[in-house]
Amino acid sequence: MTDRSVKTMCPRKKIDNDLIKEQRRKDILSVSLRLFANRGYESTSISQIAKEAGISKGLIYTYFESKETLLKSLVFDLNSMEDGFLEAIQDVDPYKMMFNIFQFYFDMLIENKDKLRLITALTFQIEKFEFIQDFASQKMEAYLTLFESILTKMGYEKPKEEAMILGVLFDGIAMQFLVIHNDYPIKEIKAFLINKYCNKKAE
Amino acid sequence: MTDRSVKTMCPRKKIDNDLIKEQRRKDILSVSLRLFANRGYESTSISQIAKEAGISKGLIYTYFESKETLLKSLVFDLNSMEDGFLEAIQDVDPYKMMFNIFQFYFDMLIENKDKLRLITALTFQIEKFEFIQDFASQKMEAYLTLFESILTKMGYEKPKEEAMILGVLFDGIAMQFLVIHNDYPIKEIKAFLINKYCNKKAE
Amino acid sequence: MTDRSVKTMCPRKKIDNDLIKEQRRKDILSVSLRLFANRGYESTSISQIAKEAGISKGLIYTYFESKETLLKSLVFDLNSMEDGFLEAIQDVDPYKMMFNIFQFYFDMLIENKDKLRLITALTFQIEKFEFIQDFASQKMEAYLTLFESILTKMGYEKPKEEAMILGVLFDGIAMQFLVIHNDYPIKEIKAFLINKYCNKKAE
Amino acid sequence: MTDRSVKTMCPRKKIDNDLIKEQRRKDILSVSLRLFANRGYESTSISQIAKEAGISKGLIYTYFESKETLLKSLVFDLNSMEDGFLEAIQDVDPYKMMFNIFQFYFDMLIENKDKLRLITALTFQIEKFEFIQDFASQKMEAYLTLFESILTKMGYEKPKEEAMILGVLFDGIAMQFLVIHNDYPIKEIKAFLINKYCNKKAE
DNA sequence: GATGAATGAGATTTCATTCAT
DNA sequence: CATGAATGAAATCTCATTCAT
Repeated sequence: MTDRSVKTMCPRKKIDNDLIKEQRRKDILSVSLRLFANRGYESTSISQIAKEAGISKGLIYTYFESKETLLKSLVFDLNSMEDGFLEAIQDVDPYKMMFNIFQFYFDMLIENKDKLRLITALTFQIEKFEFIQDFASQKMEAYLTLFESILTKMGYEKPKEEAMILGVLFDGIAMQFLVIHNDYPIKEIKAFLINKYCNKKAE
Repeated sequence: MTDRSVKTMCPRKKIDNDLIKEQRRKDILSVSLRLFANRGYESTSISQIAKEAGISKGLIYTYFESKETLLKSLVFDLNSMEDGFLEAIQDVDPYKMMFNIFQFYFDMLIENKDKLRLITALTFQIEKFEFIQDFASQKMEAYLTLFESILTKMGYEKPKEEAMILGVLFDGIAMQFLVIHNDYPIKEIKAFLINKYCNKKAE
Repeated sequence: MTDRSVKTMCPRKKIDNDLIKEQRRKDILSVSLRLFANRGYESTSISQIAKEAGISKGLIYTYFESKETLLKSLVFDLNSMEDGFLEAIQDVDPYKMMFNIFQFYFDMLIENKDKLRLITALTFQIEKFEFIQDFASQKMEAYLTLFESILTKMGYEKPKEEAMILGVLFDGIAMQFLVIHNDYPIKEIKAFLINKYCNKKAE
Repeated sequence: MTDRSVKTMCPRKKIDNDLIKEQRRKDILSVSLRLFANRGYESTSISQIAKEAGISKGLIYTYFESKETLLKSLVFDLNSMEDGFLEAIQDVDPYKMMFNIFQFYFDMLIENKDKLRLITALTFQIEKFEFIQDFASQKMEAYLTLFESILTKMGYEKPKEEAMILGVLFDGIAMQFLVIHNDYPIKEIKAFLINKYCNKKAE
């Protein structure tokens, strides 16, 4: 080991190389994400990705086995969107907890526009991308359970139904925001909902 | 059958022909809709449509200029989804009117699953199908105005914001219903919302 | 049916069309055979085949599902090489029968040079084209049984071993002839062997 | 290990280096041979060779100019297959000499399965590897001359024709053995032929 | 020397569209 | 009018070869 470092002179080289590789992988992912999200998966060619990433077509296949693998990497990397969610929202007060959820959700929405738009779009091709369906169903299930427990603590009469409505609201907001972009009054909606759901006296 | 071999002898033939043509046009549209909605526009080939419609590839091009024209015909035909909407919902009582809107919307949702799924999916390919965006924006604008006027009559404090929430709910329900299909508890949601929004005492 | 023939005017059209189609299929097969046999399967591209056949690349896929399907069509079409073999060689006299076999085999060799060269070449890529192996084994088995029965009738002492030698001779001749082509003294070899094996007094 | 970091200090290193290089060259050749022989030249990639040889793709190009050069090295290295042939078979008795030839040939066959299979396979791609043809023709010419002289000494009536038959037998055995592998009754064939050709009384 | 990231040419395959029949 | 053979552009993917490190 020691003599090897003499031969290669500087150990940073290898590390640098790995860093560059990791960076390139990320570049490809981010370019793909942008194009897939805005034009659609099928309407984006590997050539276009390569051109926008400033590399050759072939190189993409050094980092990803196939176009579909690239897509799956994007989709499943997105767990990161919800990293730390459960920790971030915990609170003994259900109103505070609901507030935290709204906070986290709207931030996540704004930060992950492209990822979410891609995933949502894929969800609609039900016969082609079944792996997305399962993925989405699981998520929703977990959310509904969480909502129901909080709404129960808040004393709602029909917590199950109210949880469903909350789920619908979240999806509706996501959908409108992802499609309408810049002109969408997301702040107003957020404020209105926080006022409606996170205020003890409101009930 | 035999008369088909003789050309333009009888005016009834012309009518028959027109009927046949119109029927064929509808066949192509309905097959396309089904395939586009479930597999995606790009993932559906003209060959597949022809095969499922029981006609030749070439014939599709006598009815539609191109694949994209066919798509646009589907999208713009769908005004029919809302035919008679304004007449159907009119009522002096805003609660009854809101009830009518819910009634109409949920019926429309169930009857036009494929159309709506297709349009929604296309909406996400914002750089590729810009014509859809404008189309959707206009619709939404009209709805919001309508909602606001009704909610104002009902005496809501913040009718503009509440209208927005209502719009979000409608889109959220559509989205979940279009993706989850059969298992989606659409009746329960409908009942719950009607109870919440169309009941004078509820307010 | 009758009126249809009026509409299309002439029933020969359809038949002609089928004939043309069949001819085109044969053209592609024969060009492929020539190129595969002389350059090798992997070294022959679909583009080359299309160019030599005077058609577009795409058209090949109207007639054959894939490059490998095209190859398999060539290989399995070749049963025709041995059509009528068993009928042609039958005779009560084993010497005459052996003579018939030589006759048939050498004729077949000369007429099917390309086909045989292709198949033999594929046989050597044992890890890649297993379907050829089975095919060849079955053939050989049948030949050996036939040889043995004839040689037994001729009164050979070790008919089983002699049959094996005969099989080796046939394969050896094929191999040299397929590779050396024009300069190969196939007639002399044929005459010599017929004299050796089909002459009652020789034994 | 440590001395590797110091350049050209001790002549032993140079020798070691040369040995390592020579060994690596042989490794590459043997891996290539195995892969080429079993999958075919075109179906084997440089990457596969590198991976199986445990080195990098690039390194192969310091030992061999190109993939084709590597192939040619394999083919022409194989003269070694016949090293010592002429010395080994010499004998005043033509029967003993013929026996020696059989002995040598069958041994060589068993020891050089892969090499022979590769060369034979290439021989069939006559338009692509012309250099093989010439190579093979020369070999065959030499063999025939040798056979003829021995058979003449043995007193055969038509030594030229018999020599040709012997050549055919050798090629036929090679072909069947190379393709059929393990189940091939090579020992029986060897014994039978030795009995037939190397026994004075047999004639 | 040794690596493997990077390239670019070319292979197979698909498919919207045209057009002769 | 109806067909589907035919085209050609473009998509995905492979791989021999190079070269910076």
